[in-house]
This record gives sequence, C-alpha cells and structure tokens, in this order.
Amino acid sequence: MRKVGGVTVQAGRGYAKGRAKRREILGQAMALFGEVGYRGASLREIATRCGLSHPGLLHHFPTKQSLLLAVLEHRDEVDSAELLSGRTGLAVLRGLVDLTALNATRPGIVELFTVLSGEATAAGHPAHAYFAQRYQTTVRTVEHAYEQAGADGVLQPGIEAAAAARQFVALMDGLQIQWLLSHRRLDMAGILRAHLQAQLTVPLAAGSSLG
Amino acid sequence: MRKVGGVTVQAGRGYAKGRAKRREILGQAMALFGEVGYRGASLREIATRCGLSHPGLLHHFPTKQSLLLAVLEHRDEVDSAELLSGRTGLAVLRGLVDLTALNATRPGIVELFTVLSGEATAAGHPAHAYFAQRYQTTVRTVEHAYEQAGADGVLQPGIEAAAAARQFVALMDGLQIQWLLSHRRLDMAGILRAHLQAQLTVPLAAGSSLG
DNA sequence: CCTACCGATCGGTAGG
DNA sequence: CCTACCGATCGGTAGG
Repeated sequence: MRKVGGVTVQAGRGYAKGRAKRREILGQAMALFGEVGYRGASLREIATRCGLSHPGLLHHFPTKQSLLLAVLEHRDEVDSAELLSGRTGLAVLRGLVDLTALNATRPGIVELFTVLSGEATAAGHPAHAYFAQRYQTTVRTVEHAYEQAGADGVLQPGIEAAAAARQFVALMDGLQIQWLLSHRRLDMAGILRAHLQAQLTVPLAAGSSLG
Repeated sequence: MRKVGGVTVQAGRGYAKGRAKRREILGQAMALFGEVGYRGASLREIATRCGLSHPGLLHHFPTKQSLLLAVLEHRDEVDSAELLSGRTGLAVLRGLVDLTALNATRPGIVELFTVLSGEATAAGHPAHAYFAQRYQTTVRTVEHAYEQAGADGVLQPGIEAAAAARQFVALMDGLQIQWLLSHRRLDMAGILRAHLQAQLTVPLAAGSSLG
C-alpha cells in the first residue's frame, strides 16, 4: 500500500473507502446527537443521512453506544490535542478562550457537548463515565494552569487555583447553553476573556489564536 | 366548600383528591424527567410510580408535552417567587447564592433543569421556547441587580452589568453540571459566592438565607 | 379511572 | 452491504 494525496490506493482501496464512510457516519452521528441527544437519535436516521440501511451502519459500529463513544473520542482527538498541547500556565487558559472563539463558528459541536453533557449527568447514561472522567481531567488541567500562572506572578492576589478552575470550566459550559438558547446572539469568547482578564495583572493578548 | 387543615372537604372532596393526585404526578414526572430527560421518560413509567395506568395519567394531563410544561411552571412558582420577591441589588444576588445552597439539598431539581436545559437547546424541543424565555428573564433580572449594586457603590470598578450577569448565570448552570458529574463532591454555593465576593467592595453576609 | 388496542418506531439479528 | 424480521416500547385513542 502506498499513499497518494492522502488516499491509500491499490490494495488498500477498499479500506480507504471504508474509512471514508466511517468518517461520514461519525460526522452525521455527531450532528444528529447534537440535534436531539443520544436517546432521541435513531440509527435509521443517521444511516439514511449516509445513504445506508441501518444494518449497514451496524456493520461499521456494532451498537449504538459504540457509535456514541466513537463520536466523542473522535472530537477529543481532533480538538483538545491540537489547541492545548505543549502549553503551560496562562497559555493554556488563552488556548481555551481561543477554543471558545473557534466553537462559535461550529454550532454542531457546541450542541453535541451541551446536549450530551446534560443527558449524561444521569448515572445510567452510556456516556456518564466518559463525561465524569473528561471533567475531572479538564478541571485538573485548568487548575494546574492557574497554579503555574500564579507562580509566574500574573494572577491577582487571593485567587485560589482550585475554585478558579471550577469557575472557568463552569463558565465555558454555561455560556454555551446561553449561546444556543439566545440563537447565538452572545459573545461567548468575549465574556470568558473578560472574566479571565479580571483575574490577571497583565493584559491578555489581543485574542487571536497565535501562541 | 370550606377548608380544614388545608384540605378542602365535603362538596370539594373529590376535587381535593384529584388535586392531590395531580401534585403526585407532577412530583414523579419531575423526578423521571430529571433522571432520563423528556424523551427518555415514558408516560407509562410515570403513571406506574403514581399507581395509575397511563391513560389514567392522560386524564389529568392530556399530552406528554402538557405534563412537561406543567412540571416546569410548577417549579418556577414554588421557587423563584419565594426567594427573589421584593429584593433589589445585591440582595438578589445573595438570594441566588442561597438558592444554590438550597438546591444542593435537592438533587432531583438540579437534575431536572440540567438535563432539560441541555435537551431544550434544540430548536424543535417542546420546552425550547420556555427555556429561551426563562434565560432572557433571568439574565435581565441579574443584570438589573448588578446595575443597582453598582449604583449602591458595592461593586469593584470596571464591572459591566451585562457581562457580569451572563457570567453569573453561566456559573450557576456550569457548576450544576460539574456537581452532578462529580457525584455531588463540589461546593456549588461556595464557589459561586467566592466569584461574587471578588466583585464586591463589601463582605457578603455569612451565607445564611437571612435577608 | 380501567382494559384493550392503534400505528409508528426503536435497537439489534438472521440469513444471504 | 442488503431485505426481512424479531420483540419491545412508545404516545395517544376507543369505548366503557
């Protein structure tokens, strides 16, 4: 097998087609889960949007739950790694403000995580463990970022990293709810940036995604 | 009809029983909607929990949607009015911190609003209009509270009421998500109070629900 | 308030 | 990858 223009050809041709279909399924599933939640989404509707029968879809993902987890893991791979890798301290927080600005151009992704995180607060939900783990990791990352920022001397006095981390993550989630319910008439990134700026002794960069 | 010990008797007896059953249905529906959302809840399950057949339930609430809206309006009557009436400025914000502390003793109510507000961000959801309206009203109330607090001279300089209101409401929602996903190991009211305190020039009261 | 039923839809499987 | 089917469950109605 060799690659040409990112597509594996010859012996791998069938596999490449399968992988492309897999990506299409993940995209359509992400959109529908975001529109109506996990429970509200049907395999038949997702399959139809991909030009498949629903047993055809189950050939790629054996159960509905496996499709859900694949969607969530796919999003994490694409996003978190890209915007947060190799950063420490204030740069992590700036990266999360930039991620919020980016998400304002991707309503489908905001809907996905807002609808599913609400649904998954219930103990029996198939993504409950995933979200519980995800929040623990995220809060810890943000907490370390605040600790480092404090050590770097850019934080206002009296700011506790643990509480500040919980507040920062809560703000991101709560602003997404308001953004969706106000039909996107809300500057999520601006409001988040204002919150962060008020905790700092130095000005944040202008707000682009530059390091 | 006359009332004895809060229960209407004699000619009103049947009505009182009907109203008691209605309240029982509202309570069980609130619990199940909170556990599994609107879509995940079935009329049969709610009815069974009340000792009814599901057509029996539909005698009290003609459609599933009417039951949902009745549950939401019932909660608003009981809560918002009681804790926020007749307050202005900082007292409104203090009332919301106290409401958060109260909610930490009522997981069912927190689940209800967290699950449903996520579900209802979708445009077609039967409670979408309700939540859109509710957030607009809440944000405006909190914004006016910040404006009044600023006029009263208890706010740190540079705090904009509009952004501060969005932040405050977002924090309440986001902390509820984290609270549920961390199996209630989180001091929601304490973290919210710390956020508010950092914006003030005066100390908040000790944190009881005293005016 | 009940039993009995309607048509629709669900996730998943059989068999090819 | 398909058609055809499974048992289960859904919201709502008929009729009493």
